[in-house]
Amino acid sequence: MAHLTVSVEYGLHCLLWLAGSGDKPLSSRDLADFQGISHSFLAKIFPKLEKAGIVQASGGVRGGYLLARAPEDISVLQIVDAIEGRKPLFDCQEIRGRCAVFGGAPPEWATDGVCAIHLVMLRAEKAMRDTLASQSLADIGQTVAKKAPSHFSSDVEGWITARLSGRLGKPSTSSSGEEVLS
Amino acid sequence: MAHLTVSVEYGLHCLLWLAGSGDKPLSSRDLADFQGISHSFLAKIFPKLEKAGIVQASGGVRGGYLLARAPEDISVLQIVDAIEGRKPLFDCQEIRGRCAVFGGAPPEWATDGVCAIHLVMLRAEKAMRDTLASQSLADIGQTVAKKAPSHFSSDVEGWITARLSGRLGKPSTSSSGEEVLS
DNA sequence: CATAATGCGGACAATATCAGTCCGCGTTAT
DNA sequence: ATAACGCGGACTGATATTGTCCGCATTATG
Ligand code: FES
Ligand code: FES
Repeated sequence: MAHLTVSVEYGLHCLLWLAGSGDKPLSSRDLADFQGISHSFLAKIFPKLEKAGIVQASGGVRGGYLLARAPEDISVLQIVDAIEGRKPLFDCQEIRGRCAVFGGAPPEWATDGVCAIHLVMLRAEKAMRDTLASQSLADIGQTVAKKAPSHFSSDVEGWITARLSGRLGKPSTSSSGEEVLS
Repeated sequence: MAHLTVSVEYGLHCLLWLAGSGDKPLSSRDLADFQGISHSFLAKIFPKLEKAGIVQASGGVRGGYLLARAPEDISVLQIVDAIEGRKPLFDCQEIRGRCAVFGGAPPEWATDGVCAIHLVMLRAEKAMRDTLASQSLADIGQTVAKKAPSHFSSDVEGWITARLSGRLGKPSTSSSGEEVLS
């Protein structure tokens, strides 16, 4: 994939659902099935968000994840960094010091400070990160909420409650909604 | 490597030397040896720059590459795109359409337009690209020229001329300068 | 207390991309 | 004629991405 991986897309979409849902914890399995993505893979993303203090985990049978902070206080940049780990946009190999006229021993003026090329890349990276930092989870949530029709919210809540009641003690023959596809 | 690969670093440093050197063509072998990088690998980068109209190739025994335009008219973004091929920062997998409540048939309001998450990423990518577009090869060249002491320029020219005179008919025992290291 | 669902972590595998090598072809100045 | 050059394809090794699978500890529920 590109610089920002699918893990980021998965994580952001999950956090968006967590922000929309109330204070009921959603498990990674619920979120994976709900969005049609791999649970095994999603399960590797959430611990990173938990360690970054973005979500709060609760173990046990009715456990799951809750947003640890208000959506307004979670920037996209924080999420990206939590999942990808502060990956640099450009990785300078210090080519400049290998110039043949230095003969293997570059003077300090040549390797001092940041290379001019690297500097441009760092500026570009900062511009990117500033943009990501300027947007919060709440901002994105607002944008998506504007597109959805009014009945969608209750549709989602219905799926969630059906899912939760299907667990533990009620293996009811018609509780879940998975037979919708094929 | 990161999103911007070593090919970009190699290409930019080479173009910088091309901008500094006059109208004498420099071969990819010269540039590779001069900077202590792999010639074979560098040879895969230059054709991309040539197809993008950034450098001009001349075949033959004294051939090599020349800048096709003035350094002021070559932006860093053009170089990056020429080498990496317009790689997107974020590759949306359209998760939103797989929501379970849609049952495999997402309505058009859900998949219409650009996803709110994707939109943020596109803005971040644009910020990055704008920064790269705002810097020209001449700008970077000016920055590096300020650091180098006055004698460096003639040192480089000396290496180049020694290198060129070492070729073709003068396999002189002491012409080149490669025995400098180990 | 027993159990089932959950989070967490590690081992593993499939695939893609990156970085780099190697070779052969056609071209061109000397 | 020849040696140096650009161009392109085939090939390789290393690393990252995208998953899968399993076992362990924890915890609410019955
Ligand atoms: S030495 Fe790494 S960008 Fe110049
Ligand atoms: S569907 Fe890809 S970012 Fe939302």
